[in-house]
Amino acid sequence: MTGDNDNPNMERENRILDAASSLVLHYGYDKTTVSDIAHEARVSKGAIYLHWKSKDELFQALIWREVWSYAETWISQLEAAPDGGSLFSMYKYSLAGLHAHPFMKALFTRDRRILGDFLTRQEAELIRQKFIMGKDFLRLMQQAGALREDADPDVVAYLMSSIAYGLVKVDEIVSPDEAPDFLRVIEETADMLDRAYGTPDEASQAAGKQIIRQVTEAAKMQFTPSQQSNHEKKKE
Amino acid sequence: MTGDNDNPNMERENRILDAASSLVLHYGYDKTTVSDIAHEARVSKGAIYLHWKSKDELFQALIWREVWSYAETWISQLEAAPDGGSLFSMYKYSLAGLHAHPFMKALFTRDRRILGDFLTRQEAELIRQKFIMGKDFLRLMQQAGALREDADPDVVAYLMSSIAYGLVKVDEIVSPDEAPDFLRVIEETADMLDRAYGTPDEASQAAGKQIIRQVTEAAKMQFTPSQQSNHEKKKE
DNA sequence: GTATGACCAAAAATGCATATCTGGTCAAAT
DNA sequence: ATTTGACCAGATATGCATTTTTGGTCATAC
Repeated sequence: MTGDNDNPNMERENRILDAASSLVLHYGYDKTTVSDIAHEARVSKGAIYLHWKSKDELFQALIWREVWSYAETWISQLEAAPDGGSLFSMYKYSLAGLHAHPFMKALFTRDRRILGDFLTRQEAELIRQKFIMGKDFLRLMQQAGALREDADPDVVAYLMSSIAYGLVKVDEIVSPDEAPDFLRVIEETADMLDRAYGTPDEASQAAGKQIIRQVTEAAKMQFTPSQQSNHEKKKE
Repeated sequence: MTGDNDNPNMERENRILDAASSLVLHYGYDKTTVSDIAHEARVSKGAIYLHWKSKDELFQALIWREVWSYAETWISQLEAAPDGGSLFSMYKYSLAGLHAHPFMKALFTRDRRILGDFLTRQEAELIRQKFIMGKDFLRLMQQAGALREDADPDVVAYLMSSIAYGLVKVDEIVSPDEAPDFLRVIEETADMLDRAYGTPDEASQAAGKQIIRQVTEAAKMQFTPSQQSNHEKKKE
């Protein structure tokens, strides 16, 4: 499912994570046992403990993998997009990616059904996680001229977060048959934001894209897989 | 707290509802007992059963009162507003009212902490409740020329619901000290919507206001207090 | 060297008897 | 005619012994 299957060890590791992902999405963290995962991945339970010290570390690894996969997806889509990465197409692709990565969505919405007890332990940590398009980012974008000059970047950042949260949470209160296609809606959202906060200036849009590239590069660095590698067992 | 205190019976009824409101908002429906309410309202428990057949009906009455009070508030604010009721000021006041009516907010967000077991029984009913600014409304507004002609009213309606939901739910994932003032944010939201979907045409705006008046009148009729009056006891 | 699954202690779920609480009633007081 | 609060049955919570499950280990097999 995810690359780096060169090493046969890695292949198995990913197979286990795939199994975990599938089971956790269906049954939730609490109700998914290590034996279940082993069975689903067609390995022994012991094998799992050759890869991670505990169920918790396995889950942590899964989170890293999913976050990384999510980031990789939307950033590469953004880079390949015709508009090459304006502020609002960035918003659009990061949301679309959320839709395509149910696990990431569960993290974003702090879905207790799925994250179970893990959420209770890590909620504080998750709240500390900042939305990538936060105040600082929007301030930079405004300085670059990619955000309407007389808009308050702090408020707009908060508003954009709220909208994103609303878009992925609203299905709680709307019956599914009433909801239009999600991609259709985020297209509309990006268009709305562009009309309300975009600038016509071509040159400053280029500057904006520059900042986006910097930020996405930084994000990639932050999630570089080597850093979160699993064999810290030696440690103690 | 709420009008119609002419009749001394009504005065007591409202006192009980005030007590219930206060306790339920703090402790939630499940943990608020009828005795608690009686004590807080300084009446006997028996007295409460002279007003309503059951705890459930008391709660239902509370909901009606709060919904009505909410509707009354934002509609009258809208009518008094300088812009007399454009599409997006309507959105603004209905959101601001939500903020000032915590009970209404709990209903809108289906807050299980507050609604408790009542939610389990009534959730289906609540989902059936439609957002006042739904598809049909926006279609009318577009016909009247108060919504940009080339926008899809269905998608915009869904988007507006999502944004509203996001705005009241986002505090779940943002630490309170990061959040700007709520009124400031909804001002910004209304402004954003106006820029993205508003029309400059003065005449059609007047037509839009006409529709809004019709809809709010209809809403008022729907919630006319007499209809939900409490003495249906005779019934069986 | 690697992988396995029987095995274990700790944790969680279950069953159940007992105690407490709570929605609702109504005879008695006002 | 009203209002009250003691009272009751059913629901809910608590405590606890017993059973089952589960994260994690390690002697054994390959």
